[in-house]
Amino acid sequence: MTRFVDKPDFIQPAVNGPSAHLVASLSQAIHEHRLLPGTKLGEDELSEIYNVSRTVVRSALQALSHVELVELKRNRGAFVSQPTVREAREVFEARALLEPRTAHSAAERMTPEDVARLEAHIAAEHEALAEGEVGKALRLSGHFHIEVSRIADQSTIAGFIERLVARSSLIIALYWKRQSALCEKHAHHALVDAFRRGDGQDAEELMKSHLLDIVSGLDLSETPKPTGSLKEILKG
Amino acid sequence: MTRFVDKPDFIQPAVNGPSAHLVASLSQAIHEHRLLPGTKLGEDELSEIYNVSRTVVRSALQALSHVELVELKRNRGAFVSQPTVREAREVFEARALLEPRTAHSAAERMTPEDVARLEAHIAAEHEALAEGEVGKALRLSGHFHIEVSRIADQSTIAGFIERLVARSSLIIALYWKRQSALCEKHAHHALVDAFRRGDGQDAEELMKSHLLDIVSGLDLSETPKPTGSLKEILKG
DNA sequence: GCGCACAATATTGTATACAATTAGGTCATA
DNA sequence: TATGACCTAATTGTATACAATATTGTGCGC
Repeated sequence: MTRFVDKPDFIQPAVNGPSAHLVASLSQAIHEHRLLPGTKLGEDELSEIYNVSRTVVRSALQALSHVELVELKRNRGAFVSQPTVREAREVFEARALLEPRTAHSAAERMTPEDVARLEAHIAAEHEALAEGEVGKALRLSGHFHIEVSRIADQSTIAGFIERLVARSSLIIALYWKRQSALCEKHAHHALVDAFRRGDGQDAEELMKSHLLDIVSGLDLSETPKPTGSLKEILKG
Repeated sequence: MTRFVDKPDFIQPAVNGPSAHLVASLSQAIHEHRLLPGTKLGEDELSEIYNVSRTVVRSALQALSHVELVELKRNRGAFVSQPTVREAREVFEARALLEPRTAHSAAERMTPEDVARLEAHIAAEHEALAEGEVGKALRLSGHFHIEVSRIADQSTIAGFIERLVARSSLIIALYWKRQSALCEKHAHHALVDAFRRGDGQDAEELMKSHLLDIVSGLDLSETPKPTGSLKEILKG
């Protein structure tokens, strides 16, 4: 089994050669909740792990900060972002604004091949879950939304949704309260059904309620889980 | 009169110290159409102009590429972005999705101080136009939309809108066909009226038609104006 | 004269070295 | 013992030097 990156999953944001590797690897680790919010990403540390110079590490960290997966604190270093409760709400507000309409468009443009790809995607997610790779399943679950947005053929909006999904992954790491993600599976299946029928109105409604469902699984208006180093937490 | 930056206009995207200067200065130049799409931004050139090392120049260019104001071509250099016709359509699709609803929210949250600030903003725009500084007027005109989105108190969405406005500036540079921007002035005034009344529904409608109006001023489905270096254009 | 290969130049990509800043620990002192 | 200043170590910010790549100019052969 490959160790880090199996596929160049997310839209490559036009990042330079060697640092692209880092960006992909770190992104994936964050999406799979192997790297938790608040984790410090030291430059020397990363340059040793990946056998590259600090120059490329810094380039990668800068790229990740621009998609808000990591936060750069001047003279302090890079940390995996810790979205606040407020930011969490904002992210799902934005998703509520973008994704239902995008799902509608996607349903109208959907080809049988697209449907097949989405079904394969869900299958892979199930498989990962069955094998206990919950991190991978989580990542794939988020990626489903990105795939849908791509089918809508609006790459600008798709780019926004990609950022929102990434941020959602951090939010889930911090604020998820519900145990199972079973609702997700069902919701994605239902969406694909609507897509297959080309029923844009239904897809839009399903997406809207799916997003509300995710938010209802969050425990907002609470303090974040103790995830970063104890030091970080107690220091505020 | 200050030469480059009069105000730290746009949301500072958490960029490092010295390069923030560069980012702000270049952003402003692009927004004011002093730097046109396709212009090459050489690293040595910029490092000489701003008296900084190439390191910080590269950092700034990378930051600008992440907001899609410049395009980085590997081993070729940095160029002011040239949105395609397709991308232009996508940008205004996204704006149509985000801004009307955002204007609605803004209207409901608007305080008298906000209204005053928007009015001052419009006044500054008029003044710039009166003094023949069309570039500055253009920049302020776009910035009006950003201000509105900030009042809506959704910084995530505001960030997206900021990117879209920036990209719109490039699109206007490439595809604008109409001469006057008078419609804009009127539209912004009408919006502020709706805001003052706290009429969200009206603001939403006005914003929607305002955006359509802007698009109607574009000459899409045409080849871009010959703006970049001749080589770039003829080579496709 | 035209086209192609090759060399020279210029520009970007990367690594390393040095400077600046911050964090942590130690020691003196109240 | 607690507190504060100061000093040391570690980490990031910046500049510079070198390597890799692309572009441009030149000359040879056809």
